[in-house]
Amino acid sequence: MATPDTRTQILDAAEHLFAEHGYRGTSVRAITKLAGANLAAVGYHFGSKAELMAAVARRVVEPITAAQCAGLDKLLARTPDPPVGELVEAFAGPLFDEMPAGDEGGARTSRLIVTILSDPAEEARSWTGPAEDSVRERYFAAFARVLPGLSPEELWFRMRGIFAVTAVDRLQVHQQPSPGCASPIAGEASRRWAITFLTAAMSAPPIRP
Amino acid sequence: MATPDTRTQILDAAEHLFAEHGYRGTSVRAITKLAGANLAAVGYHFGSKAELMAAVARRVVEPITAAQCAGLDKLLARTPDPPVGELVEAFAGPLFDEMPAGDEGGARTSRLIVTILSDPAEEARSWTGPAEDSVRERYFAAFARVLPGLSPEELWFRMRGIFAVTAVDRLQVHQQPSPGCASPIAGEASRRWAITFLTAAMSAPPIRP
DNA sequence: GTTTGAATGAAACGAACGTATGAATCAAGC
DNA sequence: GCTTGATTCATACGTTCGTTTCATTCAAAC
Repeated sequence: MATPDTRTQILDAAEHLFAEHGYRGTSVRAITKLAGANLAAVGYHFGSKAELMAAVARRVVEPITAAQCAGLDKLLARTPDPPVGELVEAFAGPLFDEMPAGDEGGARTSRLIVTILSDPAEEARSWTGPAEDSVRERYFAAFARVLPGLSPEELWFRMRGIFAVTAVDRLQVHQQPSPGCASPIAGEASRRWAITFLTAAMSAPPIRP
Repeated sequence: MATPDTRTQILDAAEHLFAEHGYRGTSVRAITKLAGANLAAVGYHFGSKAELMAAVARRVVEPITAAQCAGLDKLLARTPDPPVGELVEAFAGPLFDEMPAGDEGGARTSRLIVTILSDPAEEARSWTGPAEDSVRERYFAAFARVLPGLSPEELWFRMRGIFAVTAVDRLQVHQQPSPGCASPIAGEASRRWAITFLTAAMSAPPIRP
């Protein structure tokens, strides 16, 4: 196969390393070395390390956002009040499905997502566009409609809970070394575990005020 | 009040900064400056930055682990099959209750915990002792007893979900700017939201095999 | 008063970082 | 063949990092 251009190889390498070691734990030198490119290539193609991080984040998140949006469209075309479980699946499912370009299993994607969401370095998080805000607000409205009685604050808390649980693979500390955790199987199982877990959680009655 | 000794002031400052900016985002210079101590004091009192991180983590986590352990003892003394909600509360509650020594609201603790759990730098995570393993395994056994039919893998997934949701405050990206989110109120509300959310989630039926 | 050991202070070390510079390379257009 | 613009290259700059060194301070012991 033809080797992709330098820009793409840098994106792949950066995606890999940012997911593994976070923004600050990854040096431009390590990225270009893994990509087989020159140190100055990052500056040339992306401008700076922060802009490279933004490009990586966009490349990973854009298809997820699109899938979330399409899933909601499909659901709402059928009925304005879809079951909670289907809303959860449409929202959280794409976080499992989407694979990184280089790919060696979906686990890397979820690790990158939690880096994007929770990395202490602001550079890792200051990239979102209006598309992400929009799809999140549409889901918020949909959940609010099928879960009446929930205060906006509690509903936002629960939606953040979806992100948190989805990213749970990253919290590998305290994780029992489970035998036979082959990547694709465990990935598909995680997906079903998460949907089950989150559907029940989202459906919980509101706390009494 | 008498100013505490240098060692304690460094611990307080480090706890603050590690929670805010993560392990790699916090420099020893920033810590000693905030603590009003000399740069070399970290080396003298703790040996290295990594050992300082471990000391900070231990100081925060030890009372939490103790409270989790005591809560489980109390519960199991009453009945071998406590309700799921009470198990969740005994496990997750201390993650909200415990306050850092310096303290300016409990939010900082949960942020530090998520740093401890998910910081990409291994130094932030390589400190756990047998006490943490033990209490986690005891809760695992208790949950397994009251949630029969759940595979061990799915139960571990759900327990990691508890950590994830508890740490959800840290995922401030994508967070709606909610008016009037005074710290103590929001903290207590978060606790109740989380317990509700997680009790429903833990009680979900297992996925069909 | 002198000694002693813990604690603090000022300064410097080498390494690694992100970024910038300017020459070298290369394919396409004329 | 020459030019041009895009890309790659080796290299260096200035900064910041964690750590170390060694002199100094200081309270208690003798």
